[in-house]
Parts: sequence; C-alpha cells; structure tokens
Amino acid sequence: MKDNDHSKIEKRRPSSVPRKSRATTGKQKEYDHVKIEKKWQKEWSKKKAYKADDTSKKPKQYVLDMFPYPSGTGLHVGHPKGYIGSDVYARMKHMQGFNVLHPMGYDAFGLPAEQYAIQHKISPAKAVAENIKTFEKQLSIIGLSYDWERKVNTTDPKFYKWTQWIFLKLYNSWYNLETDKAEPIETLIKKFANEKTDGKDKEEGNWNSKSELEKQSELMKYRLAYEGYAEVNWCPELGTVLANDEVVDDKDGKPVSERGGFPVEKRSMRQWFLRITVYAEKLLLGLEKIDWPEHIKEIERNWIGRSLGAEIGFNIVDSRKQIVAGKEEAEKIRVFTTRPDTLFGVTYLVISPEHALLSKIKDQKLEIKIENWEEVKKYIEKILDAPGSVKGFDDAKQKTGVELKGVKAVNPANGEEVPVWVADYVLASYGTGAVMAVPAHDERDFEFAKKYGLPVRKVLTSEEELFIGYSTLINSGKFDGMDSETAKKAITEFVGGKMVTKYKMRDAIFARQRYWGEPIPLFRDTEGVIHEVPESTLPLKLPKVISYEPTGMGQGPLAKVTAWVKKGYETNTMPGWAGSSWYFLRYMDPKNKKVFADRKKIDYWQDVDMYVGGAEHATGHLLYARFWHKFLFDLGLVPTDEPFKSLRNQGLILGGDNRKMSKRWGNVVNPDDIVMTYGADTLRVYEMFMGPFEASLPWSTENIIGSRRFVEKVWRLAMKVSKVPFDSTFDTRLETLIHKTIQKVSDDIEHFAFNTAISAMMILVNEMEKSDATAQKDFEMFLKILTPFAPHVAEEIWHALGHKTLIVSETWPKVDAEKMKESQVKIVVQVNGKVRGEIIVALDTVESEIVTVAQALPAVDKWLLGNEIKKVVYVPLRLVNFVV
RNA sequence: GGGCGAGUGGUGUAAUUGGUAAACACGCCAGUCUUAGGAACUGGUGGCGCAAGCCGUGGGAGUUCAAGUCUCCCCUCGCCCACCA
Repeated sequence: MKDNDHSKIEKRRPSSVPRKSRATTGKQKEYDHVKIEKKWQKEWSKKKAYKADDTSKKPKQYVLDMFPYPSGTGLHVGHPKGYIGSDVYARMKHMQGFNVLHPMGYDAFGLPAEQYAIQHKISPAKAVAENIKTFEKQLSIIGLSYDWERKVNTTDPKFYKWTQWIFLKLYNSWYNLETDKAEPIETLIKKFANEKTDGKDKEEGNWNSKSELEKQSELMKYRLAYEGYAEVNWCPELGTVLANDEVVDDKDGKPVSERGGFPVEKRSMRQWFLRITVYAEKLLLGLEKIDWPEHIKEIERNWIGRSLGAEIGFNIVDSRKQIVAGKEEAEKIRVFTTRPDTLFGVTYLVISPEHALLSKIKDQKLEIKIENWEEVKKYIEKILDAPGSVKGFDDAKQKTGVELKGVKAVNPANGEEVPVWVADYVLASYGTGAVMAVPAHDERDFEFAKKYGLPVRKVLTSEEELFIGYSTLINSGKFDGMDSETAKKAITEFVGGKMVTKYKMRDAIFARQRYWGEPIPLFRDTEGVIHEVPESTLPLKLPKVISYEPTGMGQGPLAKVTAWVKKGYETNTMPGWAGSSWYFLRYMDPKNKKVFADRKKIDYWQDVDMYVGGAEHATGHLLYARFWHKFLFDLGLVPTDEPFKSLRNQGLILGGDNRKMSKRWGNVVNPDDIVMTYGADTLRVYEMFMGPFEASLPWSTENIIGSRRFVEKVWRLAMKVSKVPFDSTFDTRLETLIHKTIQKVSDDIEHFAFNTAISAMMILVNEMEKSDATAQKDFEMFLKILTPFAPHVAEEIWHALGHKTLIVSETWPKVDAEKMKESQVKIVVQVNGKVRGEIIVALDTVESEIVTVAQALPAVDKWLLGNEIKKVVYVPLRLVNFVV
C-alpha cells in the first residue's frame, strides 16, 4: 500500500519540481518550492516575524492549538490539519493588525511515553526529548507561524512546579455554597472554630479540641482536592488498574482484561480526587456564553447531566422507631425520581447492592428481619465483585435482583405497602441509590417486573400523559386529569418530598498508578497527618527509578523508591490532564520563575480567543480546563471565568481507504514526503481545500495535484503581471471580482470555511490569467490574501516584485465597498417556477421594465403564449416568475 | 436504549433570508503546442432523448408562485454517552 502510494506520488510529480534539467520554456524563473520554503522559513525565524508582544497597545488575539503528545512514531498528514487551520487564522489576524499569540508546546506526561520508554529501555524523559525533536523537525517544514520562544513542556520541572502549585491551591480550598465560589480552607476552619465553640453541635465536639487527624478527615470532606476511595477495575494478573474500556466480557460473560484476557475484579482503592462536581452548575451555565460547536456543548451538557426531580421518602414497615429532632420516625428509604407524577403507579422499590440500608440490616441496627438474608447476602457479594457495566454488550446485560423478603415500604401517596428489591440495575452513585419502580411508565422497571412477575399499574394516559384517577387510591380525584408537569409538583408537595437537582457527573479521580506524571506535592508523617510540600521547595521532582513498570501491588513504580516512600510521599502521580488544564496560561509568560504567569501579562492576554483541536476532548481536557479556570477565577488569579472563548474542531484525515490513518492499515501518508514532492504551500492549500474544516475526509494523493497547479498558476501569473505597468488600468469587472474575493476570503477565514476561500481565490486567479491587463497592484492585493494559505510562495513573489518588507507582516487589503458593486445584474426568468431564460439589466432598472423585458424574451414568450398570466413574482435583482 | 449530526454527479465537495442545483477541484473525453507528455493551455463532461424537452439533492407525503433548504413519516450511515430512575 505504501509503495503504491509512492509510485503515485512519483507519477504525479509536477513538471517544474525537482527535475531542473527539464526546464519549461526556459525564460521564466522556475518554481523551486524546496529552495523557496527553506529560504523564507529561515528568514522569518531570523526576523522573529511571529514574536508576540506582551506590552503591545494593539488589540490582542490568542490563537491556540491543542498541544500534542509528541509521539515517537512521527506525524502523518492528518496531524497538521488543525495546525494549518489555526495558522491561516492567526496569520490573517496578524496581518489585520492584531498582536497575535500563537504558541506551541508539548503535553508529554502519560502512559504512551512510559510505554515507549519501557519498550526502548530508556528513561521517559529521554524518550520525550527525542520525540519532540522528531516532531519539531516534521512540523518546522510546514511553515507554521508559531512563536517558538514560548514553547512549554508539561514534563519540565519548571513547568510542573506550577501544576503542583495549583494542585496545592485546590487542596487548600473549599467551595462555599453561601458565596457560591471557592475560598481558602482557612475560612472554613475559622467557621468551624466559631461554630463549635458556640456549643451548637455538642455531639461533634469542640473543633479546637479535635486531634489533627480528626480535623484532617473532617476537612477532607470539603477540600477541592481530597483523598477518598474509588471502585476500580483491578486485574491481579497484570497488577494494574484498568479503565472501563480496557475490560471486556469473556465467553462466559465474566469480566476479563482486554489485553491478555485475565480476570478482573472490583476493588476499592484510595485515590486523590478533584471535587469538580461543585462546579457542575457553573460549567453548565458557562456553555451559554462561549462560541463553541453546538455538538460539543451538547456532549458536555449530557456529561454534566443535570436533572430536576423529587426526593421522596418511603417508610419501612415495622422498622425501629428512631428519634429524629425529638420525634419518632421510621427508617426511610429515600428515592430520587424525575417522575413523581407516577408515584401512584409504584409497585415495588429497588435499592442498589451498595445501599446503606443493607449494611444497617447486616449490623442489626434495625428491627428488620429479612427472611432470605443468606440469599440476599450471596447476591450482593456476587454483584459487588464484578466490575461495572461493560461496553459493547448492549442488551446482553440482563437485569438481576433479589427480593428482601419480609421488608415492606409504604407509598406515601396512598399508604400502600410495596415489596423492596435489591437489584443490579440501580446505581449507587446516582441520586439516592434507591428507586421507586413504576413498570407501567419506565422501560427498565417494566423489563424487571416482567422477569420477576411484579405487578404493573398504569396511572397516566399513554398519549397525553394525563393523570388517570384511580378510585381505589386514597386521594384520587385530587390529581385526575393533570398533565405530568403539574402533577409532578403537586404530588411531591403532597407527600412531603422536595424537588432537587442532581448531576450525573462524578468527581474526577486525580491519580494514576504510574511513574510518568507530576508527583503529588504532599507527604504523610508517621502519624498519618498530611503535610504540604512547602511552596518554596517546589517543584517536587520525580525521583529516578530503575523500572517504569507497575509494581503489581496496585501502586505506581514510585512505591519501589525507598527514600521516596520513607518521606511519606504519594506513590501515585497526577493524571495526564493535569498539565493540560492550565498550560494555555503559561504561554502568556512561559519563563516566569516567581509566579505561574505575571498578572499584568495575564490581564493583557486575558483568555484564548480561538482554540483549535479535536472533538474527542469534549468531556476530558476541555471540561477539566474549564473547571481549573473557574477555580482560578474564584481565587482571583485570572480575569475571566471561561478559558476558551471560541473553539473549532478539525476533522480527521482518513487514509485513502476511508479508514483511520494508522500503521495498522498501512495507509499512512507522511507529510515529509508530500512537502518534499509538492511543497509545504501545496500541502497547506490542499488540506484546507479538501472540504469543510471539521469534516473527516479521506486523503487523496490524486487530488493534491489540483492544489499544486493552483500554486504554480499563481507563480506564472506573477511573472506575467510584473510586465504590466504597476498602476495600469484594467477592466472594472476584474476589479469588482478582486474586491469581492477579498471580502469572501476574509469572511471565510473568520468562519473557518477555508475550502470556499480557496475556491474563491481559484476563480480570481483563473480570471486574472485570462485577462491581459492584470495590474501588479491588484495582483498584490490577491497575493496578500493568499499569504495565510501559501506564505512561502507569496513571500518569494512579493520580493520578486521588488518589495523589501515581509509580506507575512503586511497589512491585510481593505475592501472598497464601492468597487465591489456590480454595474449590471443577471435576472432569472421563470414560468411556473421553471427557468426559461435570463436577462441582464442595469442595477437601477425598475421592476416594471424588468418584467416587460423578461416577458418579451422569445424563450419565455413561447410558454406564456395563449395563457393568462395569473401572477408575477418579482424578487428584486434576482428573478421574475410568471405564473400562468 | 438515549443524545447529536449527516445522506447532493464517477470522486472531494459548493449553493446568505426558500429564488438558475452541482461553483471550485480531481478524474475522464477531445483538441492546441511539442522530439516527447505524465507539463501547460482551450473546449466538453448529472441522467434519458436526434431534438424540442423531460427527469434529477436517501425514500414517501405536505406547505409554497418557487424546496437541497421549511413541516411530518420512513430508510441508511457516522459520532458521543450508555441501566443516570
């Protein structure tokens, strides 16, 4: 496949390219892209053409690419697509007079680097350094306008010092619901100290009299970075924790590791978490004011998963009376439902296997006897041992459950006693971990009820969802005929429940059992008290280890470093998304040793104006970065509460076979080869011309020749116009087209519609080529709008035409609205909606005249003849339609 | 199962508020120039038809003077989430 591709490239090699011996007509200077591109890349770099200015008075424009993980396998042609798009945008903004910040850096922590290092038996740091070199070599020949002096690398201790610093800020903060923002933990401690000395909360005891450890565990419930326990998929054989998608079902339906097929079990492990859930509402609301693709916003909304519902208590029959606030109350099962309007249709309750009620029963804290306790116990153990739902087995997942025999719950709406089940289809992590089952109006409940022969009771009409009165129900008639929305509130109120908002989003696990990540800057003393690594001694550097492999004990390789463990440091490291959650701030001031970025510089650059990257980061990186930014905003460290004002996603470039470009399919096209054969300008033009920026399209080495021809056409045209006097007259038609094209190209780049911008320029070039009188000054206007796409050839021509300045820093041409106006306009003439002819009229022709002329056209008259014109539709300067 | 999006020539695709469907490019066909062409340039290229003309944007209905575009139903594909009550 690859060889085949090469032969194609060879076959399609443009004539004027490397084979110099075969000069065309001999008189013209040849277009030697290799020489030209090298020359100007060097020159731009020497003149620091793309240096951003922190103190500029000009308006700023921060154009950012999602920084890559520098992979060891090198780039394929798909990788630079997004970079080229943002580069075109940044270049236009630069020429339009903005002070542009357009940096690049590396997100180099993470598993791939570690695996690469294990495979090649070198340190991850060395692997990263090597890979970055390869990466930069490949990227540099494409002619991207990065300010390389601002390069950042998340694995550089000078960088991750600040990642750790922000982590400590998170650790030392809590979310104050009263002020609705994050605050230093001291404010909470103060609050506790005051409250508790008031003696309000006697059972909790005086805050000041608590031990360090007691205080610690109390504060841990509030810190934005906190220690907790998480259920993980543990593979004893591999000695590692697996992500959900690394677990598959074997043929017996048992969970095994995707790699190796070893058994996987659930295990609760101590982890660091970030309390992202406190920002759920703000993360949701923030989406309203940012210019992002709607589908990305939708993915985030779904991920956050807000739903409004009711929390309703069901008393358990004969449970021991408890004293709550001086009153006797029965043990309750609290359920969460978005459909309280179906409360009369409840025929049983379901609790999750992890539900607190079960442990209370087990510990005999309640006077409840479960007749089939052994069976229940066995069931719970079985469920809790198996990892959660496995992807890819849609309906295969059967719902199972066991009834708690002898336990009955009371429906607060009608006093009815219903059975209680424990089942695997109820999630402990969502809502209250308990559900009221309404089989008539919920598919899952229905499926379960059918399987176990539980009753089904309909309470709403299926079409209108109106409440059906049941004469047997207490209070029936009260809600009869209500629609769902009204009934929801009324019924919740009636049973003393409350409306609540829940989110699907969970707190983020902020730890990996791996070596190649930022160390967590905390340590635990022998008493178990956690201390911070003092800010003055940051960064806490990664120690050297002998092996990068996991230990097999569920801990990272750091667990084997005795000195590290002795000091009480955490053996987990931060996850891959730590550095990427704030790196864009570091570009504003990448070398600062005192702060993560100087406040004056942050205030100048503010936020990212245009962010370009793949759509796959919607729920990962983008959400986390927004979270960190909102946190930093609460602390007053950044001036905006959203980091990325605008976002654009580039589509993939697929292989010629329409599959994802990968070594595995042998369909990889190397950009180096394309640049060598066709030139960077051609590559850039082609990638932008292929189709919509956000679309995923197959690469075609056949089609690229069109873009090369376009570039060559421009080259030849330049030689031609240089012979036409600079200021000579030309036809106004061409002048109109030039101004229209400038307008279109400017608008299209603004909207990332690069394909149509290029199409417009092709039309213009074709026209200029046909004309013998294209003036140099007009050609130069075109050359400037071509510059963002094909900067090298534009620069070369610009200088060949006698200029000494750099075209990449020239001013974007201004559109003259007067010159854009056509003097004549074409009007389509239809009869009964079918096109029968067209007329060309002056702009100021009145309607009556247009209709008269149109009607007189022979091709039109033919259809009107003998018919009565019932109606004439005239769309100004567009069309006339005769209805007969 | 839920959410989002897309179906237009041989191919990639284009088409402001509904207003000439297929711009631009690839490929293909013919020609010009040339020792030569795999370069460049010119012309042609949705389907049926000798033609006038008719038919054409996944399928079906509808609204309208006019529908790729709006409404309803159906089919196919892609992406994301997935027992979230």
